Amino acid sequence: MERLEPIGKVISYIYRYQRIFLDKELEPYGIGSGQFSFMMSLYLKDGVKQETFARMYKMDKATVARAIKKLEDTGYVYRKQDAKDKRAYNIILTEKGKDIEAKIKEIAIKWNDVVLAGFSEEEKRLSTALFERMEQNITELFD
Amino acid sequence: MERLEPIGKVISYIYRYQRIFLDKELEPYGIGSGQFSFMMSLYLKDGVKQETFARMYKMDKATVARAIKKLEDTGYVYRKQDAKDKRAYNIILTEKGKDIEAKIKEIAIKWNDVVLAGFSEEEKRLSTALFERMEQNITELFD
DNA sequence: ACAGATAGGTTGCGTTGGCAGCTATATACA
DNA sequence: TGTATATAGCTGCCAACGCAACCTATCTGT
Repeated sequence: MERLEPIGKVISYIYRYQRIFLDKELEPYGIGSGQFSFMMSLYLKDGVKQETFARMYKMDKATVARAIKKLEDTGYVYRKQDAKDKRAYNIILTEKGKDIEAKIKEIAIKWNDVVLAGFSEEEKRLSTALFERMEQNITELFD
Repeated sequence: MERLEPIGKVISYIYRYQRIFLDKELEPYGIGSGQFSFMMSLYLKDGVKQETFARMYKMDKATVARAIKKLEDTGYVYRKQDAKDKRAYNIILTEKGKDIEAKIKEIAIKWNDVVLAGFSEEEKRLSTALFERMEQNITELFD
């Protein structure tokens, strides 16, 4: 009978080295791996509030608050109090934030290229599809 | 042109919920997700030294030291100074450690079943194979 | 209109985990 | 044999992140 390596080991391995990679690549910009996905998301659409990020990444709102604070401190975003809801802040890219868009996206591509090196287009699609199902399975458990 | 979701997002998602899952499942035993893989590894073979774990999981030796310390504090392992190398300690399961083997392994299976729910045997094999190639790609980058 | 619930955000605390630097032992080489 | 280098492990420091508790604003039902 065949031995299937448990998923946990490889997931934590990839995650740990992903952090190492991103931290090193982002170091010139004064931010870390914890801010990366928020920047990526802001390039798709900024002006959203923190709660949106928390929901979108299924991440604790405290973690979001701290990541955004770091981006604010380093000058890549600013907060504008929402006109309709005085509790909420809209997170908006500054010029400095917009300036590094290409660099940040390049890092994302670079990491993808590392992980998926040697994968055919079909294998990449397949990986994405399988990942999506894993994600869905976990989401169902925690809802 | 098709949009491939970057790998980073889903990896960190799975990792974060893996930790939440393991922390909750392990809570009755007084340990956390950080000790889990070491227990699993010790059930395959104990008496090895910390450095072996560090190499095996490509993990920082400081992290290994702290995880093993926690396992020692909770009474699941003990350290025996190596006869030949006085710097090294052999990590050995206590009776208490052996007692929870079935429970720990069950948790590993449970998590795998969550993540791979609805996957055919073929899809599980495929996922494992793709993960192994990703792992290999990362290892090559960092060597 | 008002009491209670809900939502957006923040802070304190604890765990996981990497990096740098330290000690003590082992090994290699002159 | 002595010195230099590598190895096993530990500690201090820091980032990421979840949980719980909290504050204030908004919403809901009576």
